[in-house]
Formats: sequence, C-alpha cells, structure tokens
Amino acid sequence: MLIKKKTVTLKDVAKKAGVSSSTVSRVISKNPKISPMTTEKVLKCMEELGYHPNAIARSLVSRKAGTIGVIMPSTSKDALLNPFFPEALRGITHRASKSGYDILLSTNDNKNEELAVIKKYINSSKVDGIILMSSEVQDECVEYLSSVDFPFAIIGSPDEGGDRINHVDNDNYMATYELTRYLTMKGRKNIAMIAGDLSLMVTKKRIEGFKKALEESNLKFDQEKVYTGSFDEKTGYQYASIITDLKPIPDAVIITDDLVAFAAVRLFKQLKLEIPKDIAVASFNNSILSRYSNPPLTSVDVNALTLGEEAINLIVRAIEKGERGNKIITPHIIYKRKSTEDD
Amino acid sequence: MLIKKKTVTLKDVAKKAGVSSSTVSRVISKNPKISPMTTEKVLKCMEELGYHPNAIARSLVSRKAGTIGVIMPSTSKDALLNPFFPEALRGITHRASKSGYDILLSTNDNKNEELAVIKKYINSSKVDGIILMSSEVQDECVEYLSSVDFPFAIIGSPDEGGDRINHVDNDNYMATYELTRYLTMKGRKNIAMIAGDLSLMVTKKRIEGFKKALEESNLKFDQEKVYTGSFDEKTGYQYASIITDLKPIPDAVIITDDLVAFAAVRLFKQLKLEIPKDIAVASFNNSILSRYSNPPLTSVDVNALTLGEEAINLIVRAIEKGERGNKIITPHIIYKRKSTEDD
DNA sequence: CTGAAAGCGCTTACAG
DNA sequence: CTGAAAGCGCTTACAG
Repeated sequence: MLIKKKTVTLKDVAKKAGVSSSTVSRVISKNPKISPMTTEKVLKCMEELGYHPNAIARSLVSRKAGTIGVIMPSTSKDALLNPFFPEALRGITHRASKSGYDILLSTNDNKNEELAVIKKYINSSKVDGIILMSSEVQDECVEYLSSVDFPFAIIGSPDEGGDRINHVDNDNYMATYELTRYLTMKGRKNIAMIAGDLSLMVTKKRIEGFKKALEESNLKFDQEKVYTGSFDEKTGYQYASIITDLKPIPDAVIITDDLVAFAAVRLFKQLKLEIPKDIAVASFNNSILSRYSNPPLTSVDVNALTLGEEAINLIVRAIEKGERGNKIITPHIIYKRKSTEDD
Repeated sequence: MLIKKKTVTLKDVAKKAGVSSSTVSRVISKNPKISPMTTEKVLKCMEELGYHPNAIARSLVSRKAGTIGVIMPSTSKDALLNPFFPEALRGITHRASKSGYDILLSTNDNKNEELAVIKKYINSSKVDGIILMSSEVQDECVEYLSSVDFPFAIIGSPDEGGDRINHVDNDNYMATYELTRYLTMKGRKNIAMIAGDLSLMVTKKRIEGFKKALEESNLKFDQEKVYTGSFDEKTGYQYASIITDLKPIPDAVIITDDLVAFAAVRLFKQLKLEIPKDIAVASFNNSILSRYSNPPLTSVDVNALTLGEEAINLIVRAIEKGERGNKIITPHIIYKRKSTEDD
C-alpha cells in the first residue's frame, strides 16, 4: 500500500496565509477585488504548499464539468480507419484545450449504445456539451439532444431543424456539384457515383449536388448509376465490378471516400481499364491514399481539422452563451490530380 | 434564456420515498443491507422523478474521478494519421466503458505540453489514472509519473524501471528478429532498415532484433544501413533514395511503418527496381496500405486494438488494486505477402 | 477589500 | 435494516 499524501486543500492555504477560504477562492478565480498584497501572499502560500484547486469540487459548485463529450459514429467499425476522424479529433482536442475544456471521448457499436452514452453523459453531469461527429437521417441522438435542449453541435448537417441546431459542415452539395461539373467540362458524359451510406446526411447532400450538376450539363441523372452502401474496402470492389459490367462502361466515377476509391482503382486496373483515359476517378477526403495511388487521385479535401476546431467554437458558444442554431460552412478544396486529367 | 429545470437530487427522492438520504444512497450503490421493499420503493421514486446520480458529487466524496486520461504522443504531428493510434484508441474506449471508466483524451504539440497536461490532470483530480500511448528513451513523463507514484500504464516499453512500470507491448525485438530471419531464409543477404525515430523505445528494440538476426545468419550488421529519423512520407522517399544509391543496392529493406514503406516502394518502382526480385520490402502495422500496395506488402500486425484493451486492464488494476510493474506482451503476426515472396 | 455561513449533491462511519 | 450528522473541496451571495 502506498502512503497517501494528505491532499492540500484551499483551507490549508487559507490557514497558512492567515486569511479566509473565501479570499483564497477569490485569488484562484482572479477576482480583482482582492488587494495585490493579499493576492501575492496567498499565491506564495499556494506555491509553498504545492496547492492545486480540485476540479471536481469546483465543478460541483459551479455546475460546470469543464468537459465536452465527443461521440464517435457507430456507423462503421472501421470509421476510425478513415483519416477524417482522427484529423477532426485533433482539431477538437487542440481547440478544446485552448478554450479550457477537456474532451471525453466515446466510441460505440451501434446507435442504441450511442444514445445511451449521451444520456449517461448528460444525466451524470459529466459534460457541459456534446459534439456528434456524424449525423444520420432521422438521427435519434440529434432528436434527443434537441428535445432536452442540451448544448450540442454536429460535425455534418442535421436532417431537419437546421436553424435550431448548431452544426459545422462543408457544403457537400456544392463540392459534389463542382466536382461533377469539372468532370463534365473534361468531356465525361457517363458518370457513375459510389455514394456511401444512404442513412448519412452527407450522402444525401452529395447525391443532390451530383444530380444538379448533371442536369445543368444536360446529362441524364440515372438513379441506377448511384450506388449506396456502407463505406469499406469491399464496397469499393463490389460496386466497381458492377460498374465495369455496365454497357457502356461509365467514363467517370465519383467515389465518396478515398479508401473505397483506392479499392475501385485496383479493380479497374486489373480489368485493364486505363485511368483516366477509359475511366476518370474522383474521390473525397484527400487522404494520403489519394496522393499515393497510381495514378494519384483527384480528391476533395474536406478539411477535417478545421471542422473539428469549429465544432468546439460552436459548442463553447452553446454552453457559455446558450446559443443555438449556429451554422458554419467550412471551405473545401478540390485537388485535381492525374486520375481525372488526361492531358 | 432557457428555463432551468431544477435538477432532481437524492434528497428529492428521499423525501418522496419517505426515507433518509442515506438509504437512497445505499440503494444507488446497491448496498445489500437495504430491505427489498425499501429498495423497490426508492427505485420507483427514482424512476418517477427521473433521478440520476450526479457523477461529480460522487467523485468528490469517493475521491474517484471515474476517468482515465489518455495521452497521445507528441512525437509526430501526423501521428493520428497512422492507423495504429485510432485503432488502439478504439480498444481503449471500448474496454474502458466496460470497466466503468470514461476516457479523457489529450493531444499535444510537444513533450513539455504533454507533461503539463499530465500534471494538470493529476493535480486537478480529474483522472484516476493515465495511459501513455508511446514512450521515449528517457521519457520525462514516465519519470514524473513514476516519481509521484500515480497509477499509469504505457503502451510500449519503458526505457528503464520496467519491473516497476505497468506496460503492454509487442515483443518488438522478437518480431523484428523473426522478420529479419525470414528474409535471410529467403536468401536475402544485404538488408537495410528504415527504423524510425531513435528517441522512441520501439525503434531501439527493433534495431536490436534486427542486429541479432543478422548475426545469427552470419551476416554483417552494418550501422550505416540502419536509417533513423521521424516517421513521415518524406522519410520514406528520402531514405529510399539513399538506399538505392548504395552499391550494391540492398536486396531487402525492413521499414517500421507501412506509410513510410509505401512511399519507399513508389520510389523503388520509379527507379525500375522490381519488388521483390531486386529488393524485398517488409514493414510494420499491417494497415490497409500494406494490403493495397502493389505488390502487397509483407507486414507485421502489432494488434493495436489489443494493445489498447490491455492498457485499460493494466490501468484499472493499477487504480483499484494499487498494482505496479505489470507487464503484458501481446502477440504479433507477420503477414507474408508478395513484397517478400518471389516464388 | 475581506470574512462567516450556507450550500453544491453525494457518501460513510457511527449509533441504534 | 435505517437515520442523523459530518464532511468531500470548493464558491458565492450577504454583510461589513
């Protein structure tokens, strides 16, 4: 058994400094009413005793946990393999610490569990606010958080009630519109799309942007050529092989994740399709994979780091000022690479 | 301004149930002395009032935060891009929630900040224990945690004092030994190594294993052919080009990260070297990259998920039973793929 | 500018 | 099996 060092409390400091607890407390919270002399004396005693305020005790009385809960999506087990999440997480932790908050991280296996975690965090008063790293169509977690009016922010877009829900997102509609238009300008006329999980808001938006761009290019939007399903390696192969079975084979494909695109590219190459000559490939996330692919892939950088940082800005305002319905659109960048550039 | 719903406290439940606070508290903590009748009555009142115990208040009196701090390494900015970390994180959060702990996550930009975060966590009583996701030679964070005897565990190996420090690791020495021996059995006689950051313990161990295997194979260990430096894309290109400038060019190279290996492979191919005929490539982490590479890369799977889970097991025992110096070795698997198999 | 007192929401010996 | 009381380490009106 280890010898438990008696913890130094505010009281000890007060006694040593010959002042009241109130005064010490005020020095800690930098209350300007305390005289410089007293402040200095107290500070010195704190130093000498090695005193550190107990965050738990402060939380109890101030009713602020000083903590933000971050909920990783349950959608896909390999979600964390997608560099989007770690990158956004980095933005979150970084900005949070600057804003004086700690991050409570949770992963979960399914939506029920996700909701349970959220309720636990809220009911136990462990967090002051919550960030949802993704949102689904008809997301029950979003609905719950809205219904109890607990401070929260979404990375992504809510299905509905966007004017009441804090969220930060790229303009996925516009990004996909631009990407598609770029392909049509390059002369592509038969464009397929591997769009991701249809229960995700992002998927919905991207398909809309895709559709709009085709229409404006006087190309037919063919629902049959929009493939939806979970994001993983298999998906890439699977849909890519369906696509190559089409007659005629599409001359371009937009894929909503580099990982999936990478897998698709491999199949195309196995089938001796030349990229971009026979089929152009454009994807999202601009991960290292897209740069390392052969040929390098044109990809939309969604700037996950910024999304994470802005999510913290939103949640802090929600917590400290009660703000709701703030919306931030962060810029995306289309990196044009060999996979779509034939010249 | 939102109407602040008065929070339901234990007292409210007590009043409604017509019992004392003590009794309600005992029901919460499932104290077996409370009669079934009373328990039921209290439970019913809790239900009806929508009562949930306040974790902060419990923490204050029980002196347990119910939280484990996880420190991401500061070594490399793109550390989170390496799938090792997200994967380990998933193991951590998953097992932690099963053990009744929440995870406080921190990233930081440098070692000083890392130490500052650790001190903050400890001094403010926000965490019951700390997991370090990597360890350096002469790691000041390890030294600090040891000196104050705060419960902590390392994913990786400590530089010294291993018998007093809880840690979970692969046998990196053995893994690299095996990998090297495998290459020598395949007839490779001139093996180089891109070993990673020399300040990391893992680098040290792997180099030792490499050396040992060469000696046992009666091959000369040439310090000149062990390249150390930070883990990033550039490193791959850089050292790969140094290697290809050697005369004769090595017939195999071991690279301690898939990402770096991937970059190296690209350069080899640009220089028209055939893999594995001219140069075999073996790496670590078995990320998706290694499978997607052309040719697919032989890679050591370190099983990051398990490392994360075991780290929680260690820290929980450290917190709840005061255990120190526990050591867990988790198995690695060498996935042999085309990049080393010529036949 | 400073202090005494009450209280944040719980737990835990102690007593019965 | 249950309750009254003290206390965890802080903050914050209130009073001066």
